[in-house]
Amino acid sequence: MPAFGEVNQLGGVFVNGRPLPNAIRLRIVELAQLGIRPCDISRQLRVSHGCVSKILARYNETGSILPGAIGGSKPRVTTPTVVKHIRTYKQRDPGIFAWEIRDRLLADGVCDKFNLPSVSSISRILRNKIGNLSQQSQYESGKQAPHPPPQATIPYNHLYSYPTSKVPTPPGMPTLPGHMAMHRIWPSSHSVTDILGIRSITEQQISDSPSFSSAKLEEWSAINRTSFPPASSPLVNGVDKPHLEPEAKYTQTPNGLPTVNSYVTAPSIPPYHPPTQVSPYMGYSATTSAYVTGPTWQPASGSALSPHSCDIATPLAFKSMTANRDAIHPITASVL
DNA sequence: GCCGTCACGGTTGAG
DNA sequence: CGCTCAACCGTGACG
Repeated sequence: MPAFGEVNQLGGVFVNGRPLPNAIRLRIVELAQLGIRPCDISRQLRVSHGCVSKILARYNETGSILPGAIGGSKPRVTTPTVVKHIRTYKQRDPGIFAWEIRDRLLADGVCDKFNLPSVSSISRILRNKIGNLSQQSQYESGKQAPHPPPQATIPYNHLYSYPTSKVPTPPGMPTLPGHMAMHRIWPSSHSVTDILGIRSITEQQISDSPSFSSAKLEEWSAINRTSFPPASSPLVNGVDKPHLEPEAKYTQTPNGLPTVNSYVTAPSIPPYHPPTQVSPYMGYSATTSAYVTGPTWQPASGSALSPHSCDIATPLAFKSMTANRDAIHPITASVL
């Protein structure tokens, strides 16, 4: 693990193997929506054009600026529940073919197209688990005891519908064009303040406003394998932690509390840094605006960016926003 | 000069 | 607890 970021050809700092900070990603999309050309965005934010292209392409496709889920393994489709059903089918009809079992799993709603085991998987189950019936109950009880999944199939469907379906439109949420969807997900996409506000907004919405949280969380958790299985604290496991990296990672408070300050490393807040480690993103992790208004780059047209390029986050603004999140909605509207 | 694409070297995290 | 491996990352180069 590199302790320090690297510098690309444009002078931008990046950490090899790690996603760009959400602030930068968001800025890329914002600038694109303002009509700035990708090549100019690339120069301005000092992000390779390949990366800009990728982020914009993804955004246009999925409506999300967030990076994909890194690491981990796909949950197995051969859950105990599935195995149990396969066994039942086999017991009822010993001559049943694997493909017939597959069809029945689908027909009976045990699986859907996203977590349906392959024929070869079913064959393997038949061979290894069903073939010796004396071992099944042992498997079942043993595997399920530690963390009994409330509904074995649901999390899989929930999670893995995302990569295969282009636009992760949650139920009840109308499919929107990319630029519209953006603002459904990110209540205000205008500044670092807004970016930072997302955390608190989401946190609070989860607890007190189902209508707002469901849509956003669905998408956020959907792209994160780490949210599986459903944890007692979906915020920490499914939304907050992965997407706050690397900012949160390097500015975590010593006691590990997910405080606002652990995320907000706005210029006027001295962020906590481990004594021996400095965030490679320190230069811009929470100061996108400084990035934007840096002295080395001037917009070619000299006009398009001015309205939004200087809204540097202040702790006060952020705090007040967390207390009164409704105040951000007009800002959102002004973007459109 | 711009942009889409891809090899590359890297990180991550479930199993 | 360390390993494996398949997912993802951004860069840089190519066409």
